[in-house]
Amino acid sequence: MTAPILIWLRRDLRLADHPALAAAAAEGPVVLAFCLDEQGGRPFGGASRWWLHQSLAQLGGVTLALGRSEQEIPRLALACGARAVYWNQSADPVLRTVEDRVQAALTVPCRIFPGDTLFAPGSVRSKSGGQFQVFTAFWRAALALPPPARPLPAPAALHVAPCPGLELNALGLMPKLEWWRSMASAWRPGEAGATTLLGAFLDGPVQAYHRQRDRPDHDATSRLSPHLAFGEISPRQIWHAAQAVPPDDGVRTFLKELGWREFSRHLLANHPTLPQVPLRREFAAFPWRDDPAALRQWQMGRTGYPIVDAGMRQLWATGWMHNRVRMVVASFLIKDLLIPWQAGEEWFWDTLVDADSASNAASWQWVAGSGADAAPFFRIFNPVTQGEKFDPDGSYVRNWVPELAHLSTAVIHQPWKLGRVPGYPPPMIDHAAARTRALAAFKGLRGAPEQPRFL
DNA sequence: TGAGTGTTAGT
DNA sequence: CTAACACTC
Repeated sequence: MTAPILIWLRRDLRLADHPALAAAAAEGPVVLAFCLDEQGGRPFGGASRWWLHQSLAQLGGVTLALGRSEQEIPRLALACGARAVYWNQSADPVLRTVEDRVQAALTVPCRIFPGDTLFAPGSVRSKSGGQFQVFTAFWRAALALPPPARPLPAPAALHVAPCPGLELNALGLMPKLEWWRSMASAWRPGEAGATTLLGAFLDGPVQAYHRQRDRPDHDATSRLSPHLAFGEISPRQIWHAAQAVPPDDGVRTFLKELGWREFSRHLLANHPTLPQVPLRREFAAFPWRDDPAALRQWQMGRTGYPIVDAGMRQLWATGWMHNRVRMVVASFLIKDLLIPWQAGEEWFWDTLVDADSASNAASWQWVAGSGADAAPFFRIFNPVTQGEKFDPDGSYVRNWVPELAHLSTAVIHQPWKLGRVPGYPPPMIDHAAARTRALAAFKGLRGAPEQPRFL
């Protein structure tokens, strides 16, 4: 009996489309290993831990070698007598340093395979060989490359060897409080759930995607993001499934969103500090405010702006927020409250079931105006206008902010017009004044224009 | 993948 | 009077 190969699953629970699983399966028995608690030193957020538990539990019948941190991979390999270790390379340079340490500590050979992108980080380059700074140029260049490879079929047989490890339930991934019940009713973690969602989406909604995707009150998006984040479905599967649908604006727009994911990963690969440090250096000098009480109001969905509060409560309840609303709440935190985007990035990391370092960091920097191809800082979302435009009859707000459910459509996005609504806070800040303040703060960045000089 | 404001051509 | 546009932040 040959010794098994240990496959480090990292975050890709199913190793969807990755050659590591296929290669190892062809070579004999395998041990599947998964490490919890850390992603390159950053603990999983609470929502992600819940998702992980559900997903791992569904690998029913498959025994996993479970470790607490990635540093334990060499120990697990030793414990199960593996003759080799395979894994998928990450796009995140911080995780790559973890990989380097793991590799250095291994006493058996290892093979590292490409990560989970359509276009490997670094493969989409401008004519001068550099990182694209503009998304549309990036995506045009990507689409001109040879198309992404077809998804790999699942191994016909996977001989999983027994292994020592921790018991899933002993890992304490499930929270003590039962806040996950509302998440459980919104999602079906696991590969089957992902496949169902993709099929249902490509079967109809995708055709209206370009027109409907900005409507949080409609169920117009695929909701595949958490499945993608945990490798339960791969971008290559999505890409090739979408090729079977007649190409139209809906499909193109949908695939373009995968493009943003790719763009983010390219950016993170080139800028390891993307989650912490503004890409545009001048933002280091921005006059942010330290205001824990205001941050808390935003987190709890009690800002007094209905579209913002609806979004934050949808996030809290389901671990997900509609993309349009993400932009609105992010703009509110950054520009109205002048709270550092990193605080929002951290909250999203904790509460999103689709939390992903690259997409999360790149998107927050996009809103802040400090990223690549970012919204200019003076592009400030008006929460009332955005609400009226994208939730025109107020049903999204009514759904998530029950205190406002009885309001007429005319005032649903500006309830203060009625005076005080019982149970709902007044606006925590006057948007018009906040906008002026943000513009002034931004202007200061451009270096005080030279003082007038008198000759 | 903004919004406020002013201008103007078209009703 | 209004929609479309340009310009600015």
